Amino acid sequence: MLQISRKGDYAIRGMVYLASQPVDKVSLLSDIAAKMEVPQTFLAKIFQQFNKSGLVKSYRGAGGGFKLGRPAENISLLEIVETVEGPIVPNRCIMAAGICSRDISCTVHPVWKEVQKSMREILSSVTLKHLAGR
Amino acid sequence: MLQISRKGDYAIRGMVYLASQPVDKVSLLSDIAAKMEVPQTFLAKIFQQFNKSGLVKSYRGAGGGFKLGRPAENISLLEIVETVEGPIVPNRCIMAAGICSRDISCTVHPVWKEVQKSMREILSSVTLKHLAGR
DNA sequence: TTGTACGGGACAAAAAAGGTCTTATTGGAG
DNA sequence: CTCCAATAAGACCTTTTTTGTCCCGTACAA
Ligand code: SF4
Ligand code: SF4
Repeated sequence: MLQISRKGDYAIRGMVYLASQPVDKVSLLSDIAAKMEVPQTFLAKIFQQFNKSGLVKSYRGAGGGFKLGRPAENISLLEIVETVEGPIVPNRCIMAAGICSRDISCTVHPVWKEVQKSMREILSSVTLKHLAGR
Repeated sequence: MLQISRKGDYAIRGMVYLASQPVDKVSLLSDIAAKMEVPQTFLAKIFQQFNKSGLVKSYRGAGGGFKLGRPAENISLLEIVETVEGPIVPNRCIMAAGICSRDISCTVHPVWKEVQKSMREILSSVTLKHLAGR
């Protein structure tokens, strides 16, 4: 449908929340989920991914929670989206050469490449710093 | 998944085929499907939509088939895609105000608006004339 | 050692994608 | 006027993806 999934949107919401907290503050998942209106168990899964990729750092046990893995200005929207949704590819044939047998001669192929480039440029130019409501 | 569906890609293939034929030539669905490597019955559905929207003109019975409903230079990729996939909306909240209750204060919302604008600009600037293999 | 909070995996309902099948309808040619 | 060619329309179907939930394990602090 050429549209981001809820997972992607929820992921961004969660990260924006963390970015809007005091630096190094550890936030409870339940707080993040409530404030950003995201199903908590779903967000848990998303943050597990982020923890593995290093985008967030998690702490278990009492007093545990999540905080950003890096300064907000070093985390782009593109990285968040691609971590949960996979690479931004507006059409199958952009993923890799040969996936569509027609790609070599196809006149439409370059257009999708341009769309991809443009999207990546926009998303990579926006960081959590920009998004954190002040 | 932020990706065009096969339906959308097939739709484009079919239209590019028509655009690369002599003007006013009526092409058989079976020929289009074979040449462009698209499941014929699926393409039939797509072209029915196009016929209703006026993007193609169909002729039934012996000697029937399809041709473009307008000159190739007046049909953009954007129009083709939006006819089969619906409006280009990179996130739900772009469809209409109020779909996401957070849209008014959301700092991410404007970014998706920009993504939408950029995609629509690229796709509307490409016409079937540009895509028809010479 | 107990309660809190995240980690990981299995599970599942609902929606969307990707087609197929059958039965009209229409129009041309004999 | 009758057959055949070709699209129209709609019902139907299967597979994949999305959108979550549940349960149990593990870590950690008081
Ligand atoms: S745009 Fe061209 S190359 Fe890409 S999937 Fe479609 S036909 Fe293949
Ligand atoms: S980007 Fe903001 S407004 Fe749009 S759906 Fe996400 S939270 Fe809502």
